[in-house]
Amino acid sequence: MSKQHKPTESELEILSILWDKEHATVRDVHEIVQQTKDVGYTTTLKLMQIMHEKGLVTRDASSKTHIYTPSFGKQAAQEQYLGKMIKTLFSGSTSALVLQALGNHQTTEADLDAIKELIASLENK
Amino acid sequence: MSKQHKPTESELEILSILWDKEHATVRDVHEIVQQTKDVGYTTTLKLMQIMHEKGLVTRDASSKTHIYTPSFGKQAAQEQYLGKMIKTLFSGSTSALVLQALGNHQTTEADLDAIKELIASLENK
DNA sequence: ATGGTAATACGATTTGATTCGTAAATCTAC
DNA sequence: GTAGATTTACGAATCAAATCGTATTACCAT
Repeated sequence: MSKQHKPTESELEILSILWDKEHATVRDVHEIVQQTKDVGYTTTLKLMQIMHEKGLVTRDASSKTHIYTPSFGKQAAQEQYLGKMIKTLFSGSTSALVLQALGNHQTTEADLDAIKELIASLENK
Repeated sequence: MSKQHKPTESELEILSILWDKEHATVRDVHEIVQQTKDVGYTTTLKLMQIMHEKGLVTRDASSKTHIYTPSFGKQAAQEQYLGKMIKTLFSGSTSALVLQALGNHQTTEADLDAIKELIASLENK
């Protein structure tokens, strides 16, 4: 997510779809967007065109129906948003965020095991 | 954060300041905002007036200089944003977020201890 | 009580996001 | 190759956020 342009709410929704599918056409994306929001096809198209201008996605325009691909991974976005959230809402404290997350959202036994394992490996350094 | 109006980026910045100080005047807030952004006093004033209209803050207007107070706590906002982020960026997986947070941001030994303790108490139920 | 200072109120402008209508281009099937 | 359908391109309208200028109001010191 090296880019200067931060995705908007709607753009993030589209990015999520693209991350899920690796790459997709406007129609592919629109079909999924429509399950949630009631917007026209050209609206989705325009959004994706703007995202292309901003560099949020790349596209293959060799055939008539263009194919869009996100220009950075989900992981990069997670990292960016998480970092910002820790900074602005949790006063820079990662552990405060983790405690809040674990305390208020349910997790399975396996989830907790995975977290314990990571902690152990962090402590071993 | 029971409200229907979600704070915007700038509003969140102001809320952070108010959470820090419990309550504050426009000038108090503006002085801090100015350390980051170069905006005029009336801009900050207007923003806080709008936040008042939206119900994001309450204010004591008994003296000329109004005193603003956030109408919900930092914790409520943390909870709301965290939940949304887990849902939209982490496919609903709390543990994915926790792993990402712990993996990419540094934490102290004491932080990890606190987290381990919480996990232990979660497992005891 | 008057002049100066600081605050609020209000409205206008700018900017960006979102939405969609319409036109042009391209493809497909016959 | 022509009709119909699908896609992209473009531009305009709408809406909300953010910014600031100006006017008004309240306060304070003298």
